Amino acid sequence: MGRRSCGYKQKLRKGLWSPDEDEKLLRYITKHGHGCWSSVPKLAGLERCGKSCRLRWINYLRPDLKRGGFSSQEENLIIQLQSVLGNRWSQIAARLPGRTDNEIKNLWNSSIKKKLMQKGGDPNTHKPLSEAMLSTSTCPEKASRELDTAISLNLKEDSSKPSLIDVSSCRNEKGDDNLNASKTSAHQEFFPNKSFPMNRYPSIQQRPLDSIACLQFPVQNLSHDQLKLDQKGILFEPNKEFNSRTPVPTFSRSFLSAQTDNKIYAGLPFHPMGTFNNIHWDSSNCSGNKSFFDSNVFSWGLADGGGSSDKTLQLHSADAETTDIKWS
DNA sequence: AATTAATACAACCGCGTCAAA
DNA sequence: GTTTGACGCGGTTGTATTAAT
Repeated sequence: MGRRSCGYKQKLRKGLWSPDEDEKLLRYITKHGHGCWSSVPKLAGLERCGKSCRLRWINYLRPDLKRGGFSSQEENLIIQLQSVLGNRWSQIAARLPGRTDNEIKNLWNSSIKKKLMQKGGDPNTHKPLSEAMLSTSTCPEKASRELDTAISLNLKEDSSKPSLIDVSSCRNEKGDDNLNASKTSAHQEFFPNKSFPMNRYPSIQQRPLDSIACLQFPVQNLSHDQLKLDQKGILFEPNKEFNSRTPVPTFSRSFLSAQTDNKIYAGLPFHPMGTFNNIHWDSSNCSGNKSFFDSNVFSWGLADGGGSSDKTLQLHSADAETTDIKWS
């Protein structure tokens, strides 16, 4: 039996909201707050379902909404975030104050997607179309899934140790977790800072990259050139685009950028073979924020849980202190 | 001026998750 | 442990507006 849509019991209004309805909802929520959404329509005198009221409030009536078109900075930020987070519009919206997930999703589908395609890029992979087609030719489903495997790590600003606020990973169509598969396929390789011989890296055509870790550094006064990403001692330049001749092809989707909210975002891929990525930074000029990055390097990777099914991601700081992160 | 196509925006729908019963 | 209802999310559809013919 299929799930009944909202408002099936009574004949409730659907479609566009009238100014009168907006007024009723606005007045009610301003005075009482929304509380339980399912009771809002009745209390506000509306013939709508709670779901519809919630949507109208979030997407249109909320006082903190920013009206008007998107700036080019906002568009660029959306493109960048989408490349890391995929179509997680609510997470993207959380980084754009005053914008809603619906608004961003609409912008993406109606405008940004087309712009990217006009420039010869693939909006799904953020790569040149020719390269994207090459990667999908061997496994057509993979490209569509690729962006669905991002991990978002947020480091607590007030913590003395790197720790986690939020980790989310997404599922493929079967509900499997790609990271889990990665972990079990190479769990014997998961040791912090372990070096792999270069020939262990698959070629770029095989494109083993299944996921990206996005680290958000709430570090003020830290510039690009103070934060360097490396792997096995190789330094990475921010925003560098890698190609098939790049010695370490797994970094084709890394990016590093400073955003307007005094945070630095570093997106690095997780290698399914279990490589570890290191981040070095120069904190000598950071005022007041040294505490949560006491040591100037940490690495992260998938933890070897002895083959257990527990999905754990571990952050390793240089002093070998480990922070466990679990995701559903 | 009328019609059609394209675009932008708003809202709906179905599903997953979570918590309470 | 199971069921149920509320909520939130992302995909999709509907509608209004604008541009082109």
